[in-house]
Amino acid sequence: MPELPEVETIVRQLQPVVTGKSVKAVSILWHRTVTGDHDKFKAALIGSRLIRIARRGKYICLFTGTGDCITIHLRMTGRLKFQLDEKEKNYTRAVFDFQDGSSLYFIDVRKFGRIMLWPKGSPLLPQLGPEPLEETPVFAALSGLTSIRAIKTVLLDQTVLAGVGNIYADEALYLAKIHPATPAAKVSKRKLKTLSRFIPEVLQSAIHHDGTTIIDYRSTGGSEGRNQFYLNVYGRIGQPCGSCGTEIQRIRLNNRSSHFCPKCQRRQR
DNA sequence: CCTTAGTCCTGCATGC
DNA sequence: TGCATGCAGGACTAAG
Repeated sequence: MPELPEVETIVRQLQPVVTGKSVKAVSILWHRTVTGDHDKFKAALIGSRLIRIARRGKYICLFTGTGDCITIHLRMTGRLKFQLDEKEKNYTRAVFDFQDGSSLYFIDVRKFGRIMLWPKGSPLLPQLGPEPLEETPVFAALSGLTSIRAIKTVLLDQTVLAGVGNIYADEALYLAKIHPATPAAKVSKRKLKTLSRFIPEVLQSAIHHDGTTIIDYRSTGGSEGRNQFYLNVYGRIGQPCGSCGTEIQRIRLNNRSSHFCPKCQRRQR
């Protein structure tokens, strides 16, 4: 599932290819893929030039020359590609045709991905917390917490930090030796500091490896990431912890799976 | 304020 | 082989 590093990888690949293209036509093949009024969506895009592409949290942001913004959230199985594989043809949900004859395809097996228009002047993604790629803003976001929610749940809350998902939350908690069910307010300042250092580290490292491919994630070029070979806990249930050899366990927290080492990440009382 | 359950979706693994 | 079941999960919503 694409989280921040996977989205960042896609944006970096799209940046030189998509910038400057003018939209000739837009096809919406699955109606719910585009949130809001389809006519307004098409009217804003058709005839406009894409002048900038950026990432915010797990969102891809495409800015038009007229000041509008299109955000794309890939959710679990979304892909953005200029070439379609045979298998992807049945799962294409939206197509952007450009004046130069090229087309950008939004492919999404499970139809959870969402594309929406943010008209010029409207605040963009106002609900999102700070970017988690540097220690200082991460520590600022985490150290002020008085919440009794599990620290893992807090890390997945996009209003606290924008872009951390299940894989990297588990990985950062492992490196910081914090049990995922620990109430956020009970994590010591010292451990929060450590966690604030590891969150940017696991994300930057994953970007360096072009993201993590478990099953579905593919970059715009169609290639898989390599970060799955560097994971310590995610998807490693029953395998030995690289530090102490204890079997990695999985628990369910707020209906999501959390992977951790029961010895290295002791539950606090 | 917080949690849980349900919703959206389909492919794939599992079990009988 | 075939059919039913459960699981994966990001963001959102309703109910308690």
